[in-house]
Amino acid sequence: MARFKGQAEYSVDAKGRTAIPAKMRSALSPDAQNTFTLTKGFEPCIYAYPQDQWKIKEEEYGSLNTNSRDARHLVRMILMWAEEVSLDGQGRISLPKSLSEYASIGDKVLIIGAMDRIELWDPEQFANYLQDHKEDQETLVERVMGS
Amino acid sequence: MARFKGQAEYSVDAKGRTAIPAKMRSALSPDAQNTFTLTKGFEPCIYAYPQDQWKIKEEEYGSLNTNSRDARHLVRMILMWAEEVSLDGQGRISLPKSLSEYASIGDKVLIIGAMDRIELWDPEQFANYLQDHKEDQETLVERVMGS
DNA sequence: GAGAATGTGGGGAAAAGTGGGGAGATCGCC
DNA sequence: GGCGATCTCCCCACTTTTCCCCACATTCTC
Repeated sequence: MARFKGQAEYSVDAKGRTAIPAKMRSALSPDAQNTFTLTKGFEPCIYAYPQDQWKIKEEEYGSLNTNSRDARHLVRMILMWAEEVSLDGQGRISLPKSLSEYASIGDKVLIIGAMDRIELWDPEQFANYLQDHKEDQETLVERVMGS
Repeated sequence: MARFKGQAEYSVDAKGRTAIPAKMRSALSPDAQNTFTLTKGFEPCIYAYPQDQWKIKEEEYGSLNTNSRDARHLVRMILMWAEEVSLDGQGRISLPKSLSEYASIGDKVLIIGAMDRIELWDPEQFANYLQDHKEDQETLVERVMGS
């Protein structure tokens, strides 16, 4: 499985394209075929899953019972935001309008590696997010991982 | 199996035709022969199943017990709205009047990929639907998929 | 410091989306 | 049964968007 880490601030050009850091590109498994599926994050950002990783998620959604109202709603809410994008010859992807609007992304993106996915943030939104979650890291570690 | 995802707002022309997004068209299996079966959604929208997928649904309905009053009624309700349509040379389908009336579709449609089917919504109806179901997504995921 | 790799910008061909005309089939009416 | 109106398809034409390729500046590496 790809393990993304690190952060970088890149620009988004007039055509809505942004480069993926070379380090993250080289962390991609060949199975991903240089393709990501972008989707709406729980936070105000875009999640980018490499194709191989996304396939696993998709299987899960596909196995839900479509006769259940909740399941239909969930699938709708998640898949309507999902878009498949591939790297161009320059290692860039283009961001769908619906998603960059959701994440308030303008002409700059903050790209963050988060294990099995990459997150794309508007730098300002990310600063806000940090502001709202400035709990001491040590306390957090204890709360989440302290057995 | 075809795996539809993403959303797009398209127009419906004076003849009641609407294009199917190229991305969804290319997700069609050859077995579907560029043909969909449209039917009434459980929500106020039109479901479009690719032909191969619809065949499976039909099997399901066919295997229901015809001695049950409920089952007979269910089959009747579902099949009476089903209508087969094919893509024209431009990748469009034409929407039967009965269905577009049911879904209140005017000159714009919101097309949503939902796994094995495509959903056609009137944009306004969809906004209402969201309004009525704005449960937090994280909670929903937990409820439906939480182990 | 030279060469390679990385990030950024833009032009142009190809594809996608939209609208409309016209031939053929279907239906109703005279 | 004949005729006209309506509807359905198929085809053509135009506009917009997307994608692919080329080019350049900057950074990194050796």
